[in-house]
Amino acid sequence: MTLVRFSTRGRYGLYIMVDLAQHAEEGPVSLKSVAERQKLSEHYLEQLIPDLRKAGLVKSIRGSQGGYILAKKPEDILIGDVIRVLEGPIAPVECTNISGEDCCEKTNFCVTREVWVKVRDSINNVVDSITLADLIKDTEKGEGEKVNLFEEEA
Amino acid sequence: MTLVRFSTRGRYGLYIMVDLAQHAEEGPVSLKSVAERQKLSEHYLEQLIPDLRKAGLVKSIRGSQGGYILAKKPEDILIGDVIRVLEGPIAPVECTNISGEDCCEKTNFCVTREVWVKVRDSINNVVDSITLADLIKDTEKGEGEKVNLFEEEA
DNA sequence: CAAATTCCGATTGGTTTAGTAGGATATAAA
DNA sequence: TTTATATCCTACTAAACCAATCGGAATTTG
Repeated sequence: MTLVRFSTRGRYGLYIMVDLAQHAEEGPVSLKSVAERQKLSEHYLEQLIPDLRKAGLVKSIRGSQGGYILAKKPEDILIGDVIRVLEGPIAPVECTNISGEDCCEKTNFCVTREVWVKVRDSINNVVDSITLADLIKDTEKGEGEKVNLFEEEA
Repeated sequence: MTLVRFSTRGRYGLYIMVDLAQHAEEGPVSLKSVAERQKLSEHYLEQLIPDLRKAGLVKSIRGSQGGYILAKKPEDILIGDVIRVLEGPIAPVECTNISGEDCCEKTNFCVTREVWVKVRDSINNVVDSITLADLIKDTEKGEGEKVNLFEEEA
């Protein structure tokens, strides 16, 4: 039991993003170093990061001395985007069929639908109200440099 | 994928509660009839309802012509209670360790903890703001009888 | 007693999760 | 050019969990 929980995909993915943000000044960050710092399996992270890359959240630099960097400034990265990319759409039940003739004759789904919709909206609302910058602001190095370490583009 | 979802336990359990509320005037409602109306496996529902009973949400009447009735008025039954009883505590990640020395050295859990806490609170807030009465008000028989069909007690 | 029903525990098939394994491709540095 | 370091990609696997099934004991009504 203990349901309504995020899997390791979403959680580890968020750890990766936070780690990349925290080590942005070091240039490309290898997954190996992320895995060591976060005490996670590198191979498993390797399985998650393609989704982050395809979603345009990180960029990869291949080859020796390569690694990953954030594709956007932490201020512009919503936690909700990270989680949805790795966990799939946030929907507490599968059928969000509105008219759904078959569906609704069979069970009391329609009566309870209001619950699932409200839960879904509420979760999305929370994770879309927090950016990566919000999470790393406490761990930021105190030096007042304020160099822009992240890619700037359209 | 498609995570952050309720399992059938919480959903079917809520169907049961709604069905009991809708058929309260018929006296004890057998699980067989619930299962038939909702097109669900009676045996599977049989596995869920002990949790509802132990939690004081329904009462059982054994023997022939027996069945289940709501233990409280629908107005006094929070959807959150039904769901937590069947799904376990609503916590999107397991470790809610606050001080947690070990935990926090290993991963960026503490940095991301804020996210999980806010999601948890938000879900609980939603499901605790809806009562069973809110769900059945649309399907209520239009007759203006307004007899109190549910057990009244301390 | 017979029928209807709750009650209880064990088992099972299937899916998902989390992680492993092995290697192909690309790049920097020696 | 060789070597080491990376990303990249596909498959496989062990364990856990979910949803459901099965069989039967206990209780109550008629």
